[in-house]
Amino acid sequence: MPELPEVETVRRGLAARVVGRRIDHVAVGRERAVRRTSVRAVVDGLTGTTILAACRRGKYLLLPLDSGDTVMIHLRMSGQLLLAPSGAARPAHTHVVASLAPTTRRPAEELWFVDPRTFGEVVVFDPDRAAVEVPELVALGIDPLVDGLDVAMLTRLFADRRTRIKSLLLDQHVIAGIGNIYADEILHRARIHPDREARSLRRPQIAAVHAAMKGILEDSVRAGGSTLGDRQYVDLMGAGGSYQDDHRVYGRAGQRCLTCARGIVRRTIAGGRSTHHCPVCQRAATL
DNA sequence: AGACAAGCCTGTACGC
DNA sequence: TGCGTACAGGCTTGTC
Repeated sequence: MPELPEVETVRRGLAARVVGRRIDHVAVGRERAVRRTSVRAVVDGLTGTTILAACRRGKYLLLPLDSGDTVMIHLRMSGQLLLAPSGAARPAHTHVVASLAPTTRRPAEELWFVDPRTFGEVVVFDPDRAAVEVPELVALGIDPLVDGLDVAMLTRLFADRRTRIKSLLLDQHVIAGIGNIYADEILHRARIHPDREARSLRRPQIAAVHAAMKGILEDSVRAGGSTLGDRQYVDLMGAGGSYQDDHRVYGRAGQRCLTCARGIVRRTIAGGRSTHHCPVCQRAATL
């Protein structure tokens, strides 16, 4: 599933190959992909514009256009952005196609938004109206990489929060970009039990969460993100990442902890989210 | 056939 | 009263 490192990998692909290019044609094959506004709004909002930059906040991709509007793309669970030669055969569930005019350095190409489960979406909005058109963007918490999250900020975010630390890491209004995979990996590296109340963490533990968060997210970006067996996440060129090979708890239920050799436990918490932890490295004794 | 996985929103219930 | 929190349900569909 695309979380911060995967979205960042896609962003880098866009920055290298798509920024600066003009969109000369747009087709929307499935209305649900543009449900926030309309087919017309997305087609008209993109056609004839040039993409000025590729930015990211949490799991949201943001592409400012020379028209003054910005494109917001969220991949949710199964969304992909793929760059392909003009006229290439499109995979099933290709919902939006933006044709990119050729440049002196690149041929005519197409940017595809592919999304089998259609939870993802594409929105073209006026940044001056962001609070109305994309309120979740305005309500987004701190991005650990973009905003330079430090221990003091994390301490403030955890203060007085009675929620379990894992739920807090998943709360996009608090910290933006962490999903189920990285929440489990971060807590294992920090040696914190997922059920710990956030407000109960002491300074060394907050520092450990901070270090694990930065370290794991940066390591994963360097590895091109995590591509699981379902290959739901691939980068702009269709290539998988390799950070799944470095997972120490996620998807390893019943296997041995790579740190202490004890068996990894999988349970479900709030909303049926699967949670993996090592009962030795992440002792519950001080819950 | 039916359960399941995912991110995120909404609605409801409860406790501080 | 109101807020923070937990949890269920909904959205969707390929895979087990």
